[in-house]
Amino acid sequence: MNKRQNKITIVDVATEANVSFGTVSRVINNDIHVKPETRERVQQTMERLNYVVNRQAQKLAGGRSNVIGLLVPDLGTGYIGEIIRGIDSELTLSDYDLMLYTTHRTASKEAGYVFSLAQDMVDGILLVLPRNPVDYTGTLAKKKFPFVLIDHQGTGKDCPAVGASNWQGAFNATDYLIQLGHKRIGFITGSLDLGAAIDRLDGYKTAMRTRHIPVESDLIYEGTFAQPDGYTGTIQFLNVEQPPTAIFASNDCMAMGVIDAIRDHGLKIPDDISVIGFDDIPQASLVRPALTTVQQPLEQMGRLATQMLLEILTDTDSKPHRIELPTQLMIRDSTAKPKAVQANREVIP
Amino acid sequence: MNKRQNKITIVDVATEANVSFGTVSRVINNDIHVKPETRERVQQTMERLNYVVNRQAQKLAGGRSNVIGLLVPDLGTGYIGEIIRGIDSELTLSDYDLMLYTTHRTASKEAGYVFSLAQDMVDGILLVLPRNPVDYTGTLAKKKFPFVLIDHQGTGKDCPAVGASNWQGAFNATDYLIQLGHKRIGFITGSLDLGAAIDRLDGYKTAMRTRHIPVESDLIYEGTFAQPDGYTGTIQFLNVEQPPTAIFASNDCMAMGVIDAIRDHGLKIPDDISVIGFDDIPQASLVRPALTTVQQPLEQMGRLATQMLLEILTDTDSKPHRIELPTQLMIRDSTAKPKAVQANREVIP
DNA sequence: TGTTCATATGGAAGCGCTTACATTATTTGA
DNA sequence: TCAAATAATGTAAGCGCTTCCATATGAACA
Repeated sequence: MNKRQNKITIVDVATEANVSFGTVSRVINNDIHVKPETRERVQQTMERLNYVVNRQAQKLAGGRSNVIGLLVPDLGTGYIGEIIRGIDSELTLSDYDLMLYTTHRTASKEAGYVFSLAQDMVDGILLVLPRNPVDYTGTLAKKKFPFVLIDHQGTGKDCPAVGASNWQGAFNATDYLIQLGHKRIGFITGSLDLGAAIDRLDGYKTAMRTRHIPVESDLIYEGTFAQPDGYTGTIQFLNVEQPPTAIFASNDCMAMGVIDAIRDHGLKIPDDISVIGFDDIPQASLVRPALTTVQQPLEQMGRLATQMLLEILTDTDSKPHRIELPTQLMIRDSTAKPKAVQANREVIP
Repeated sequence: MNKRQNKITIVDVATEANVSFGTVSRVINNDIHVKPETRERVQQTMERLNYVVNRQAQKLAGGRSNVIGLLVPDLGTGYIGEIIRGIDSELTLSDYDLMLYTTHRTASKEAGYVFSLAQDMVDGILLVLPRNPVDYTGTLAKKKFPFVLIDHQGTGKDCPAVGASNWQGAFNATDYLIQLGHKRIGFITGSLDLGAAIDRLDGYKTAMRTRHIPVESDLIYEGTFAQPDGYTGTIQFLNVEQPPTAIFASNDCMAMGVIDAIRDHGLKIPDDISVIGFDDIPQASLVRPALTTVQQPLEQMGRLATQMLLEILTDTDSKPHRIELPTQLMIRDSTAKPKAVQANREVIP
């Protein structure tokens, strides 16, 4: 059906411009060996004919396709959306297109399959938090295929990656709570098979210990980054003999669950319990009370990762490195001094 | 760098299976003319060799690429995310991959360019709310390229499309407010160059007139679907001699702006002013008070559109049709009877 | 047993491009 | 001025596949 349309090819341009198609190809690829006038003439012809290079053929013939692949685990959360925006805006500047793969789709098939597919389609791959990282990075590295990891606190392996300082972010958030006067701080973890989740837990623990506050196991609830975990974890905390006066959820989604649970128990935020999240997804500032959270520069991460990939793509042998972007505590309305301290304050002065 | 890898081709499979590559191709394409045993043998060989067909070559040689293109205006809102999820989940079932184009990127270049690009890359196109619809649909139709429009109340042209009943949704929401007792209802429109926005405005007006409530121009504010419009519009409404007791924003984003504005004026929702949105994006139920809104079945729209496209792709001559999905009023906490009515109630009984 | 069909397979051409390599035009130096 | 070097262009092969046409293999019939 869509065959033999009025598609114009390199040959048409060549004929029209009175050169061989080889020359046209050279113009397309910015080859040195073209006389300026010829180049000019060919370019004008291309424009006049509305010629657009066929990337399939380009890639097939051994060139680049100017397409980069993006592998994401899921589209559910605003989280990925932010990252994609960064990627997209960076790509805009560079004439690359984007191929989107959701890894959950091919969960059954092995990682290798995805690559075989992607490989002859795209020039490089951006990998967001794969479910089974080693699988992917292993295959990728072995095939020497250009790629950059996003938000993946790696398996020690030094491959190009951009992430955020999860540890520092969690540390700061916890420390902030402690400074407010909180001593009993509940922590809800993410999926602990993810480096980011571990780092956040570590940051929390370290902050507690630094301030000589014991880390109690019944104030740590193991979640999976999903909203219901926040709810369940909170319920559990509330049943502890001496419930926490603050809850730190490993991401904003779970923090929303925390808020719901607290509210359902007739308690007020932040008066009775303070809540902190992680990520700073768009709705964090929209909920009431506005959520205090640790901001991850998601969009910037996407942007940076793209830049890195593009660099690898051009500068064939740029050494792999890992960039860690700073996180930032966004103090909003869901945190306050614990009641006891507030009371004290009122009495003392 | 990534040339001459251990990539295995159709020829490798052929050799290994002791048939010609033509036969292998036939197996791949489910051609009738292959002896069952041969087919079986070839398939096993493919599996053993981890063969994955090269879609570029496939497409280039005149076949399908099993990739469909998705054109979206932007990734900003959760809105698109929801749609993509639907598309993705449907695609999962059908072994197609997804190519993502953001049209804002190529705003400068004409629509035709995008297609020339997409055309030899993908088998069909899903188009979400393009900025300049006619441009796109025109080119598309002319080239007889398979496509489906999503959430685009078209230009009369009957091309395959799936949308939601914007008119009905707006009508119902408005009527609900009226039934609650509201008489002065502010309406904030979307970009009126979009059919969906017009339909919503129409639904509002019709509901008002049906109930014999005059439509007043100073209770209609022309927005663009962006959050700040909600804020600005509300400020304007509040300065009207007799301000509205309810505000209906044409989408949830703007409703968030409305909420902020009301709050900044020291008024309470829904006690002083009721608020209704449109879309039911994820955070609608997360904000406080939870937003009453008109739910668009975004994910389902994505899913349906994909099904339609896939059908067009297989069943070459299925006639184009437009599907309209019902919208649904989600009553939550941002709407209530107006004060006057509440007062009456307390007095009368 | 030899003819016909249908059925199954092999092989060539070509999709639009890149990239050697071959060829021709142009410059430079003596 | 002419050879030698260099710049510019043309050409063929091939990327991995589909598809059409040709050939080979049987089965069915006379």
